[in-house]
Amino acid sequence: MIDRIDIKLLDLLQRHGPRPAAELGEKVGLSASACHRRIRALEAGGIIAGYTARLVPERIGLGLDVFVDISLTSQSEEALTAFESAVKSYDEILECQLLSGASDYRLRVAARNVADFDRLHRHCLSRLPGVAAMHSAFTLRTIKAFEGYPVSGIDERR
Amino acid sequence: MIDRIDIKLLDLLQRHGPRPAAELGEKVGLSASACHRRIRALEAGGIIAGYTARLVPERIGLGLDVFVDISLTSQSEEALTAFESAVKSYDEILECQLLSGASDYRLRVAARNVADFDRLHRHCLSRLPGVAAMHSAFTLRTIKAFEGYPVSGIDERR
DNA sequence: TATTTCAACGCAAAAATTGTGCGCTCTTGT
DNA sequence: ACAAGAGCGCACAATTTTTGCGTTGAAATA
Repeated sequence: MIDRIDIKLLDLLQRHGPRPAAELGEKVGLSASACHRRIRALEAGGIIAGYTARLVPERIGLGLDVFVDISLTSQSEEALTAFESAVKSYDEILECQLLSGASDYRLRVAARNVADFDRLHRHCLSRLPGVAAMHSAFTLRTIKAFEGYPVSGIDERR
Repeated sequence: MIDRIDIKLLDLLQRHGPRPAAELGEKVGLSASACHRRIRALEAGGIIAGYTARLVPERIGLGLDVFVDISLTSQSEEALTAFESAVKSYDEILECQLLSGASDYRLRVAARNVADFDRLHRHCLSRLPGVAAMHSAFTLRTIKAFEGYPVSGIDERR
């Protein structure tokens, strides 16, 4: 279903996005057309969800990266649903997951600066329904930013 | 330096990656060539760092998403540097940041399953130098995955 | 072991997209 | 009012993507 060549392709595509099929083909030892068909198959098969431009947050004025851990007053189905749909409605909330452990939810938000985070805090965070406690942690420095999944260890079947 | 049209372009490109300039141009009210030049300028200006294929972690066998908070035994320059370069050397560590607050570092790792996380734990996490304490939190459910920065509120200068 | 089958490949041509030169227009500054 | 410069659309050239088709090699079948 996925062989060594596909893995190489995924690795290349994950790092440097769309490149001419001829170039990729050369790197993985395939003709341009064969390579092209492989890529289409990976897309159609749902391995590759799509392509995106990677923006540099600082260059668009979002210099502050904050994790916010939140626990709710109630764990009822309704409480969770209400909270989650509120979360989804704010673009400033970049990510949100339900975690094992003490705090229930963790979300990541982007802000221009501390003052902007304060605005965000009042404008959206404080409006999330059912919040019992909230704790923020600022990113002081990014040691390693997400640049793709390790693709070397995929199940091969060929 | 960046106007309303660029913002629209960034938004489009961030969501749906490279699309024909003619199509983007139509959406933002520009000819294909003008649109094309705008995009090149955004790339050259460092606003767009590049393009990447977005892989679906489950489809490549990485079903487990874990946050690991780590505090070090020493805060010395050397200790931090040693820790950080070790972190960078492991592909399984997807992200790492230095945080304000109690725990020093937070990293995010991807594993196939719990058994694989155990392997990871022994194979790389436990080999990170200078670790005093480590605490893991598993993602039970992703409410919102990262899909780009909010681009609406960029400083416009036109 | 010979034969059939089928997926995947490479080549080549067609279709689409990107990349570029150029003249025009509108805004800004003097 | 006028010169200068940024940004636009058009037209065309250069690349890249996409598809048709015949071939090849491995696995299944007889």
